[in-house]
Amino acid sequence: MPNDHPPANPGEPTTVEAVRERLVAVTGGLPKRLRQCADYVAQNLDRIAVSTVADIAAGADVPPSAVIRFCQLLGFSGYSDMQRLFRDAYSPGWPNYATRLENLKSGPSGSPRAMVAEFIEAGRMSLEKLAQSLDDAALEQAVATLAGAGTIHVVGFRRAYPVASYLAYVLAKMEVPAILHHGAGHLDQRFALRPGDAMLAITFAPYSDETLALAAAARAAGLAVVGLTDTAASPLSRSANTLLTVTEVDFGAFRSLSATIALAISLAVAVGTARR
Amino acid sequence: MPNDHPPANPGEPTTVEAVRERLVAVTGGLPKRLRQCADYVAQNLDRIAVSTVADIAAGADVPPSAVIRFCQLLGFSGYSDMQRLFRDAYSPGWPNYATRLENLKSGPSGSPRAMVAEFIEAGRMSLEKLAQSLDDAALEQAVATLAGAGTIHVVGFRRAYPVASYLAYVLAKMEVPAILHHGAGHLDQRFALRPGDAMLAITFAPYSDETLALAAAARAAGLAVVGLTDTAASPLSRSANTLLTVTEVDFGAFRSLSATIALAISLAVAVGTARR
DNA sequence: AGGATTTTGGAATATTTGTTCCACAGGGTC
DNA sequence: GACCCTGTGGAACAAATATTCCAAAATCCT
Repeated sequence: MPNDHPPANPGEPTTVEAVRERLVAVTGGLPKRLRQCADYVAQNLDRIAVSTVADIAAGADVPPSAVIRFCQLLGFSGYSDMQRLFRDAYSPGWPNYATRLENLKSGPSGSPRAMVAEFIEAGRMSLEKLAQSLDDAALEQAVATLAGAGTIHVVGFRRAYPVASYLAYVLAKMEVPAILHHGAGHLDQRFALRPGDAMLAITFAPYSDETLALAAAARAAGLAVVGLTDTAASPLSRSANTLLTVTEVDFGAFRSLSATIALAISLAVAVGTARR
Repeated sequence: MPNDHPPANPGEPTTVEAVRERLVAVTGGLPKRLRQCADYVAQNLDRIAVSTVADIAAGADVPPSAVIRFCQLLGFSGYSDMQRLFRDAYSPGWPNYATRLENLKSGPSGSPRAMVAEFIEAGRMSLEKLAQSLDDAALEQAVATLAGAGTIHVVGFRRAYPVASYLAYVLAKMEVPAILHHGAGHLDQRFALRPGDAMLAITFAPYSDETLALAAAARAAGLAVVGLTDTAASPLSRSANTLLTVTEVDFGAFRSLSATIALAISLAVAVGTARR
């Protein structure tokens, strides 16, 4: 991810840590108002991302202009400049995503190399987001449910199918009784759902009707349903006892699936281990 | 920071939780643009506090005014109003990726979340490695080959099957004539290989005999064969005109597939684009 | 198909927010 | 006490951001 803020002053801190250090270094022999700023900022570093100059000024009990001066003292060009650092740091590499897409569309129309770079980036971001937003409790519950079930019915069509098939592969390798439901032959597989079984249904927007229908059928038959989807608002939530959500950053029309697969394998391995 | 916002609309959510619920409630029978907003917002709740309307709009790929309308639909008077809620609630649990990963790993080893952390790590490393070691020339050549072919035969079994199926999905979406060869019915599919077609074969150690056999048959029939495998020494190199290699870091017995999939989609998208 | 209704995009406008600048206050020096 | 020099506040200005509004497009009913 190339730096999109090219003209960084020399001496301008580029990480939150650097700001913290600069703050310590500078605090000493500072005029009254600037010292107030330093103190307040030091104690409220985490609120800079969401505060206006006026907020900070009020908090430090100084006029806004003093805050700006203070930022400049730290090496920034102004408050906005400093704030950007904190906003970006909150979760690295977010903005300008739309811009990059534009660039790619307009640029030397996506050399394969550039495309790979974009998908790598999307994958990396997805993984980071997963690390941040994973719902431990739901995961534990999903593992418990699937570990205690008879046969595990894995369902996923379209873009979810690769995930479903890998899941089925891993479960099979771990000698867990699992069945991958694919559309082959257009059989009605509802009657394969036996009491005591569990279903692991995977679908992302735009949600596949077949998957939703199978999940609903499973639920109606009294099976435990674990859903793997993209948002809590997914229609899958109606059928699922346990819902795991994973946000995949997609580039162009296609998702990288990195995060989804990471979560899926973990789930499978954990279930396999738990069933020993 | 006391609450200085006396005139709260009736029906206006007052907690982040309430927003989430409202989001779920409202998602359904929403016009296109508003739904895009809903989806994006649902997946990026945590960024609202630090984003401008323009950011959100760009992310959801809608004009700014749609975002405002969406906020009003949620019960707020506008974006600022909604943002205030998130800013007040904002407390960066330092979602710093590295720290968060540490936390995840900190669980009892073998716990599901520790496992997720490991797979995330493996995925990230794989992606990084891909970025470094990608062979541009081979990629260009692969794209050229596949873009110039008639039908593309995608082959991959076992752990390569998820990749193959995703590849087939993406190619289909891009309206490229592609066939996914799976073992269903154990048919002998060699005779489907027609002159002018190309094969995209995927296999990793331990290499699948079926894949190797199909690739060899394709080569014998004069088709161009693009191989996607793990090392240049792979037996696939005997049949492949062009060989793409991708090293996947695996955790335990299973690979994350992140890098493989990133490369595969890029290839598919590049081919799809080139065929226009 | 035709008319009513909803949805949409974007230009115009309003508002908020950030920044600059300058006149002035205070405190130290000769 | 006059002179500088640093620090200060706030008014004026500039930039960004949010919001409204309306004509055009799409969609939904007969």
